Amino acid sequence: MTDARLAISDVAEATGLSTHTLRYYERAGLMLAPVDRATSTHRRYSDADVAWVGFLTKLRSTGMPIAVVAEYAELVRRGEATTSDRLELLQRHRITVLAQLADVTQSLAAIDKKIAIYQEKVSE
Amino acid sequence: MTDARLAISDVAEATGLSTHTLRYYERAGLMLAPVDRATSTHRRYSDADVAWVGFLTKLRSTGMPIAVVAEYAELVRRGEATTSDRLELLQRHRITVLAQLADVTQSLAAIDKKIAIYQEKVSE
DNA sequence: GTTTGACTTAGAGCGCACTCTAAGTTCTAG
DNA sequence: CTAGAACTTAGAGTGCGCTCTAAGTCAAAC
Repeated sequence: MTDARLAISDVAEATGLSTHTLRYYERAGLMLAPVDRATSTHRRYSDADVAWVGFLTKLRSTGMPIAVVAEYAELVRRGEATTSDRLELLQRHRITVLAQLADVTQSLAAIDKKIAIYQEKVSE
Repeated sequence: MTDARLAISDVAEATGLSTHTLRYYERAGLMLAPVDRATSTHRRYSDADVAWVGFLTKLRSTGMPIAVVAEYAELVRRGEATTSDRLELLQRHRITVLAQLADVTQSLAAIDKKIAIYQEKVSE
């Protein structure tokens, strides 16, 4: 249970987000609580903070809007009582992600067909 | 080989795009040629136009930027000589789509894990 | 023939998610 | 102790892809 107390630049490197984006997420209410400060100014991220950012990133990379992520964060902040709300939110999101995956897969199939036609033409 | 000569609103309905977006695409150089005009003002889309918009939509829905779609349209306009360029462009796009699909699928797996944990908690 | 609704244009506006700036403060290496 | 890099803030700016507006023209139904 090491608590690395990472600087923002370390978290940026670890998560692939920019320092700008990390501060933006915090302002947008995406963190569970304001990140600790070392000297009452510079941020120090705990391992839990970094893990949370990691999960946020998964929500974002599946297309969940910032506003919905913020809503989810708020539910987590409110504690155990909101478990079923969180479950529902994630399940709803899951459905949209599956639909999105199906759509992209279908479009990709059409593109693959076109590729096959071009390959046919080129092999001459 | 019916040639329906559709009005823009019909094409909007058929493709799921708005009339605004159809005009925007044309201005952005995404059509193979300016759409025909009935009375020298109102657009009349041919079946080929509609089919082309359909393929555009597949490119877009897999995340290809407008500018790249425009580039692809330009290659088609230049004719047979560009077949291998078009093939290459689509193949490159295909790689990025597959990467994107893999990324979303991985993130979804993490979300599914969370869902499972919440389901466990809720069933009490 | 007239009305009503669809169409036309150029260009402005919007929503999202960052991304950057400026001016100032703090940490760290030498 | 000092220099330079990294950090801080609030707020402005950017890029993308639409989306809408205003002012005017045209078409189809009655």
